Amino acid sequence: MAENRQSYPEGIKWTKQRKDVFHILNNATEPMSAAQIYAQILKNEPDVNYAVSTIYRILAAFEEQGFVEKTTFMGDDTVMYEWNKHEHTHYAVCLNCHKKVPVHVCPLEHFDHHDMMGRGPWAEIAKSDDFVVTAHKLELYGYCKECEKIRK
Amino acid sequence: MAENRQSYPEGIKWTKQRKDVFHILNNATEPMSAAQIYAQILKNEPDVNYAVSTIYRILAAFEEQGFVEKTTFMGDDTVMYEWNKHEHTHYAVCLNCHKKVPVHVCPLEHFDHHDMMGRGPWAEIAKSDDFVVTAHKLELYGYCKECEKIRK
DNA sequence: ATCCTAAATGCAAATGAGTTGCATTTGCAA
DNA sequence: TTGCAAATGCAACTCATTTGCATTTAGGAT
Repeated sequence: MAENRQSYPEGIKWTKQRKDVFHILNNATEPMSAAQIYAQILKNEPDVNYAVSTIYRILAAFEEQGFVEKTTFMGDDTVMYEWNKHEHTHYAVCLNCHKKVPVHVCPLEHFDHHDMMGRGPWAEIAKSDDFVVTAHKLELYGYCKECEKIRK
Repeated sequence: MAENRQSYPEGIKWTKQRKDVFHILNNATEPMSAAQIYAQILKNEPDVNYAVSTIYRILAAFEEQGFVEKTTFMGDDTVMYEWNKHEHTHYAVCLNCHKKVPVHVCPLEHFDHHDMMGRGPWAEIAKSDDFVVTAHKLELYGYCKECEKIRK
């Protein structure tokens, strides 16, 4: 998993622990909690003896560098982390199994930040409240294929 | 605050504690944490002797009845509760002071759920992933008037 | 109005995610 | 190769939230 030499982002020390967290998040298909990352590391290398606190410290350091992004989803009670691939992605979250399906289509894509600040469809929001919008987060909720079957 | 007789939603026992939580949430202008609700109760009636656990249990009961909704926002680390007024509302969240400005305009309002499930702009999402969308949550991030001033 | 019982509450202890202090180890630049 | 700032392990801690249990109370039945 971590054998092939790979170029890591610069600017921080690359310890074995950080490489492990990097590899897991970088290959993840959906956001993961610290506990999930830790479990995945143990699964890959059952003999490692990590401190959970190290995972949190690594995630905090990565976040500070802009390498990972932190979010929470309705229904989970823990913070989730994902490697910042600089793709504008939202998620469709299954209300039953909590699976997160990445959605690369954004219905707000035509409303750029400049529009958000006073012109276009956002004018009403921006003007009425004197609020400068710099980003947004959209989550879709519903049921994934498997859970939809069971539900009815 | 709680003097004037008011009709409470039916279906549950209306204890003094529940009435207090109801009044606070019902008059709140933005989502509140359990701790904030508790603090507000103490502020209104310094002599009450509530158990914090009671607040949590009341909120859980209210949520189960559909009276309150639970959400989390980026930046806060605690769960927020709001009385369900059955208005489709999103929030603009200040990244600095965490103030939440309600936004009653929804850029997705023209995309009804039926559209979401296979036609219209959502077709791509729904079809590609076989995901049934039943709801969505949009959060705007940025800076409120006061914080924007300080920021530059 | 009074009784009765299931439901709600107070209290204190437990849980669990996340954080922190400190001694030890380790990248990595010189 | 060496030195040191930064990273880690470990254990203790914080803080939001939950839970068990004894006591109280809302509100329907009498």
